[in-house]
Amino acid sequence: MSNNSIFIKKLRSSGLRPTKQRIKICKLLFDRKNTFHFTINYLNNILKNKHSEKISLATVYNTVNAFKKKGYLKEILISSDKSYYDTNISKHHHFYDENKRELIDLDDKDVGKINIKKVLPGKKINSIEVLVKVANNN
Amino acid sequence: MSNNSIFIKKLRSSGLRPTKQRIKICKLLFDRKNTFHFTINYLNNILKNKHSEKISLATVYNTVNAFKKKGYLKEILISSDKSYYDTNISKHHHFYDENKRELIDLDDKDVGKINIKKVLPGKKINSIEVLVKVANNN
DNA sequence: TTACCTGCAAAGAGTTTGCAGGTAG
DNA sequence: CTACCTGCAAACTCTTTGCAGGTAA
Repeated sequence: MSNNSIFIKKLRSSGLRPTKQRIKICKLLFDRKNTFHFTINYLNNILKNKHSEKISLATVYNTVNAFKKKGYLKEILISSDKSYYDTNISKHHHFYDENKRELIDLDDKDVGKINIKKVLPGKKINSIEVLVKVANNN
Repeated sequence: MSNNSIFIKKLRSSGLRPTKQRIKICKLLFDRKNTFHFTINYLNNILKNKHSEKISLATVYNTVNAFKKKGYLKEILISSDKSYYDTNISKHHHFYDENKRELIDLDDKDVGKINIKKVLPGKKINSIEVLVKVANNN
């Protein structure tokens, strides 16, 4: 597949060896049009079920951590008992559907300008993240 | 202390028996002017060090969970590896100081109106939370 | 060949739970 | 007295780590 070479370059350019496992995870995470939100466990289940070879859970953790460190993934905070990751690394926000327990991307342009009126002396703002919790209407 | 009777009422009115341990935790959490942000471990250390009798860690967990369920505490999401709690249960937001690893309240009035331009069919917005990450200026 | 990576199992952190004894109502 | 609560230890979940064998360059 020609896709593989893209991921091999991506990995190599950031100092990560393009191993079978990493390429497979790359394809699963990045070879798609829409954002992918996942937990380690969910990712591991997909790898286990939909693909022939299985990858050790420790390797999945290590790879996701490596990708996070390289900036290929973003960690999202919605729940304190699990880590959620997002393949969309651009500046954006989230809906969290409390019924489906599912994340939905919310583009930065779909949120009006946020004006923080309080200033903390000696501090600069690094990021502003909005989490909109939603639930069924009835 | 006359304060105790307030907490005894508070506990009793929500169906929680006013035990020594719960009253002590109440006083520590709610008998103060400013918001208190804490992790279970931090709370437990204060109970252990600044107070004579020690409360079992399990009881601290159980009590904090009970208070959360009753709406006396709010859980805040800033880190996936620990749970942070807030005694300020009003609608408000947070700064997170990445150097000090510390939370600072951000009043709702200090954040301009947030306009969510995307609508999810069949869903209503339950809450909008803003997390502003800050760091030292230099 | 050498440095890095994988897989497994063990260890670690944070949190929950089962149960016996204790306490509030 | 009865239902509920506490404290302890064990269990559980998620995540990281040590190490031996394997693989990329």
